[in-house]
Amino acid sequence: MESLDDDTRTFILHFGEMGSHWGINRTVGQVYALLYLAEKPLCADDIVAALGVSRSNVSMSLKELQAWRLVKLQHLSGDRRDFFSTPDDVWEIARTLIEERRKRELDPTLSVLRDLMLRSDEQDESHSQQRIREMHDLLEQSMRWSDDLLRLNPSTLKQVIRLGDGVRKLVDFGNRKT
Amino acid sequence: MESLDDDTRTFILHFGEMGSHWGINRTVGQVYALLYLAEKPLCADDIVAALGVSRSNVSMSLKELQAWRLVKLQHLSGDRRDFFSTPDDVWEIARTLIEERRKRELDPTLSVLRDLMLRSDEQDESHSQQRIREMHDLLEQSMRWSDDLLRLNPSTLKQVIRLGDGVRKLVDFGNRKT
DNA sequence: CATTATTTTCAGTAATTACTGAAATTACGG
DNA sequence: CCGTAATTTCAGTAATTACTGAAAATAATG
Repeated sequence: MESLDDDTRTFILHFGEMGSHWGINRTVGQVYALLYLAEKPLCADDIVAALGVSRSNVSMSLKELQAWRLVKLQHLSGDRRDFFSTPDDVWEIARTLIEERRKRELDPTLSVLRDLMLRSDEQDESHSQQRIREMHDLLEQSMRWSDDLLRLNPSTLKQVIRLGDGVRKLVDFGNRKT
Repeated sequence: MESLDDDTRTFILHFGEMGSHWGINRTVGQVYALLYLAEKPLCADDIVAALGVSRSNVSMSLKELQAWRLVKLQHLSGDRRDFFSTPDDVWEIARTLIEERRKRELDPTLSVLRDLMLRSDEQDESHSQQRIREMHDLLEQSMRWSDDLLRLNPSTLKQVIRLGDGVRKLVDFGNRKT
């Protein structure tokens, strides 16, 4: 950690601390941050050297980051070690993050809500049944929407994001059309 | 917990378990779920009775949920106890959740990235400086966009979400116009 | 197929986070 | 103000999660 320059260290430490808010632990956050800034792919021992954590901790952290599809493994010619890096395009990174979070945070909930709705009585809907349906519909709608957005290619997505306030005008226009 | 009907219990237990993914603890998740389904506002002892956790735990959990603006405190006439409930409109709930998560997860990061960029050399941008700037720009853009979306009134927002795939067509149209 | 480099697993331990019960504080009603 | 109902705080403890070192597994090389 001492061998890193000030800005890099600040960045890495911040990602470690934010880890808790993001549902990952400190080391995982730091490993990701290090790889994100790295100019070239790093091997596990590079990470051990940079962060000063145990080799096994790095191994587990890399495994978790791979499960998140946030780092990719690659091999350098004439070297049998595994090297790791993050994708170059930050938009692609964001997309992966959103997809994976959805998978972990939203999908299981939607599945439970669906089950609960199946058991519910169509005719005489109780208050909690109604509440469950409202949450279900909201989640389903939001997910359909984010699916549509994520399906856009990066450059179209960038355009949508850049629209900003223009979204409002487009909606108004869309309404007038129907 | 035994006094609750099956579906309610399933719902509450699920929210307790999901808590870890969402950065809140089990009890906080359960308290929220209970209040979300409840027909009327509940007081702390109602929650203790329903969930079987300690009074102090309920107190702390309610405090956290209030900090998240996910439950509101109210008083019933002729009763000096505090009662709690969740907003009726699920879209309002979603908006609050997004705003609060942004505040906790994104704002601090954006602030660190801004600081790091200030120190950076405009002329001769190093690889990590460039990487930091890319992440900063992405976050800033996304936040501006979500701000714009959240500023829409609920019914317009619902329309945007319902647009779904139509977003693509609207963007195409927007492009043709400029 | 033996050697060596590399990665993974996992039991034990350290660190952190969640929860409780008791005591302190607040605030209402007489 | 006094008494009481209600809530909050907090020190201690329980439960969970993170991390390490050593041992096991995997895989490349001659």
